[in-house]
Amino acid sequence: MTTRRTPEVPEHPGVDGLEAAWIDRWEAEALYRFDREAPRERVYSIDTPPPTVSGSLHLGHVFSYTHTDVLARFWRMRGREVFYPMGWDDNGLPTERRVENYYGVRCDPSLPWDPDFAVPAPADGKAAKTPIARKNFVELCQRLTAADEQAFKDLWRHLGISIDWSLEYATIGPEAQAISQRAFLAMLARGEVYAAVAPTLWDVDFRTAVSQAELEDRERPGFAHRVAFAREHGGTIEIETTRPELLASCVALVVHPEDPRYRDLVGTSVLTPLFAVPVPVVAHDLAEPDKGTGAAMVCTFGDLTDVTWWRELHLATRALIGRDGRFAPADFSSPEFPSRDPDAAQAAYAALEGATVAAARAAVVDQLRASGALLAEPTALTHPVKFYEKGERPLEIVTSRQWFVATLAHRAQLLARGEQLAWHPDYMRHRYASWVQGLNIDWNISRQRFFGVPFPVWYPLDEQGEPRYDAPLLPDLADLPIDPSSDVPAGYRADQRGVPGGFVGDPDVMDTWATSSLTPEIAGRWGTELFDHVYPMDLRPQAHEIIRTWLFSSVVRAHFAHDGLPWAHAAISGWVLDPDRKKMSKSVGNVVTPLPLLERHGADAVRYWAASGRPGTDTAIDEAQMRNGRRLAIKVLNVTKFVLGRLAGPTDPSEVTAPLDRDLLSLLADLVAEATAALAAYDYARALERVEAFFWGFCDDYVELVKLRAYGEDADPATRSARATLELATSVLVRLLAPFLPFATEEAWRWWHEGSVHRAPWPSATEFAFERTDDPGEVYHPVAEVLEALRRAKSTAKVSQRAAVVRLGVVAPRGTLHALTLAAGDLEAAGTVTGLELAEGAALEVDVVLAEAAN
RNA sequence: GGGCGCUUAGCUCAGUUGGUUAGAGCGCAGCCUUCACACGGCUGAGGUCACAGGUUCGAGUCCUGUAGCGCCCA
Repeated sequence: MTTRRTPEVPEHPGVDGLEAAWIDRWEAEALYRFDREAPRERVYSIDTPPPTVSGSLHLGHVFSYTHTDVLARFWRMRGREVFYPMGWDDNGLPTERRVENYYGVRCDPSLPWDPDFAVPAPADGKAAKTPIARKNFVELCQRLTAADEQAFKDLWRHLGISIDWSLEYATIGPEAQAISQRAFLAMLARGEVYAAVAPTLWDVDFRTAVSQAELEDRERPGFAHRVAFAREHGGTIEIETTRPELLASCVALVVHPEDPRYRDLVGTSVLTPLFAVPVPVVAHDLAEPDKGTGAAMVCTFGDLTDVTWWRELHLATRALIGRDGRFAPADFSSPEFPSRDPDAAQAAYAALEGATVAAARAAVVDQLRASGALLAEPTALTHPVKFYEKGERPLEIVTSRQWFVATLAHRAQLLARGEQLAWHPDYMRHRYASWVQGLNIDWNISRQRFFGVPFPVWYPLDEQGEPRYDAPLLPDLADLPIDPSSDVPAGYRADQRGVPGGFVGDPDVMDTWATSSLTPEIAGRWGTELFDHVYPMDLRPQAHEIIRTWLFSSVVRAHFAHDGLPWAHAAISGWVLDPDRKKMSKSVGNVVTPLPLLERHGADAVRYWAASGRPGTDTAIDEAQMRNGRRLAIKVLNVTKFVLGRLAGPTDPSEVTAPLDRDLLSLLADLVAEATAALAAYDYARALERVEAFFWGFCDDYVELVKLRAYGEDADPATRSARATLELATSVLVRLLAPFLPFATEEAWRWWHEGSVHRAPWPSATEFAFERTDDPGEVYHPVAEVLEALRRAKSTAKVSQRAAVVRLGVVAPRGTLHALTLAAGDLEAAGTVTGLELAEGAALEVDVVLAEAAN
């Protein structure tokens, strides 16, 4: 708690160096330590997405984490125990890539672990990568992430984020692995996750499956090829395709059911060119009559629409592209590829087998041209192609054994979860809804990579040494986390690994989101008593770009694991744009690193800029705004210094009697209500704007008005009223600004308090123990207006604001006149006025006669 | 193609349920070295609120349409 003490104020307050002083002090005082005994209703819990530490630090982190911290500080001051942990998302592909590039290595799981492995020196990036064993590779991952985490931690501390560092976690840590595996096993038991040989989005360079959430469309040049398919009883159907190389994978032609051109052909059969495989003509709503000829070829699989057609129309499977992105062998006399002319088909395919997609395409086009099935030379076009967001070549769809979470079957419930969540700003809910509505494959959580949480599953091997996928061996929950590649299932010996009648571990690791989606469970230590004190969380703050990944996957997991939402509120931040309002990106080279800005302007200043960005709104870097924040922080120190210098001892709000003072505090009470409502509604920017505007007016007008009165005799009620008002107003304003400017407000607060402003009570109506004015502003506003007119007259006359005024004639309506009478002394003192003359009139008019002009 | 958001001063943006003369900061210009603050203060100029209709006593605000920008989804 916080108690008043005799003020001690430095001679020349300043904002430089405040961070260094207060960060250590806060840590020593355990100021942000969460009280694990607090009952759930007094807790405010925050599930912050842990940053990917292998990514570079950039200003976007500062931006959104400031928004969260403002809310955390607000709720803490309102008396909540704030659960605000920080984690590191070090699990997954980004870390692998960083390790590969940083050390110049690559993981080769076939190599044995080298216990004497020496950590390589950082590589120059161009050299060939050295293959190393999986275990050595994982060790490097852990080593590098530890260093990265320290850089992030230093940044958060410098920024003044009020994290309880005793709650730190990592998504690759043993606790996180155990929780991730436990959640997986629970879903498996309930049938919410399944393994299947199914169409899988595949990146041929990364050699791993990816999920729909990791896709992005890129516009790429291509060619439309018009190709004729022979009808069984004469004639042809023409189709147009950008992927002629998949002709051998063709399983049907599809047309729109309403298309009159093809209605009679639905149900008939045609032969594929070159390969002479009969395929049916089928009808489906997704066929686009306006596109090409209106008839499209369905391959297994050219794109996700093919997957939909294949699934809904129960078509055959003719998968040819392998995990390496090359065409696999095919037998055109087999039932899978039932060619009418197997020899010719086999000869045609000889040019494709083993080829990459690009080479196969060229070969097929040549053959089609020679056969006459190519009806025209290909025409150039630009079309969207699906890529893995981190990838460089178009994704292929391969058929392989993967683990899937059954999201499609729960689409309606997941949409309902999105409705239940409170979104800030509200319109962000549409992004979630449109994503869920657009899902077309289940969430694939298998990754054929190395640095991740392993699937806690083994399979018995039959007499031929083939895995029995229908009878998986599962670990005991108490043994988690386990690694099936080194741990041994119950009832088996280590030497039975990989031998007939023995066992084999599932070779894959989980998608990083399969673990990251459990941050509420990981941070809240699911399975311990802590969990019941913090879950479900109050707040998930995050950027809008990860709604379809992080937010969505977390909602999925909580829906399955706890039949509820993981949080009550989602506060969505925008992006930070460069000064030209362009999105910051590594490839463009306009990424701004935050530390130099923090050093140049100070943490409070950078926070001020961040907190000025509306929820959900993309915001440009604006150093002018940071300079303004710095100015505000300095003003807090200076005005507090002034006010404390006027006090002769503790003041008492009940001594606030002067009408001007009562009115000022009445306005301030309204401001408190407004700022509180805005923050409670997650609109920190609005709260800051209102508080800041009031604060500047307080400094410019009110303080100037009562300055001399506050110098009066200690026993004078007018003096006591002014001092009590100054102290209360300053105390309230410093606290209102504390979530935004934690350093300057803490510095100022501690000049006359024991304890931190960040644990001081948020201002409330009970502090305003004086008689409110009937219509707040009724005294203060007219007085401030006349004061402004006085300043304008002096400014126009180009004289000092201290210049004497021999006559101040004010004409005003009766009510205004009354207000001016009540504060006449303050007005005269502030304006150095000796001849105040008030007269009644319709509108406010002010006539100022300066001393010089009177001569 | 569907959805969401935006368009207000030179720039960046506020403007809560419709209600006097549309606001702030920056920038710009002028002034004041004032006993909290020169890492300052004061004052000023500057806007047909994207466009076109409509509802209303009254529209930056509500409705319809158009244009441009951005994002999400397909």
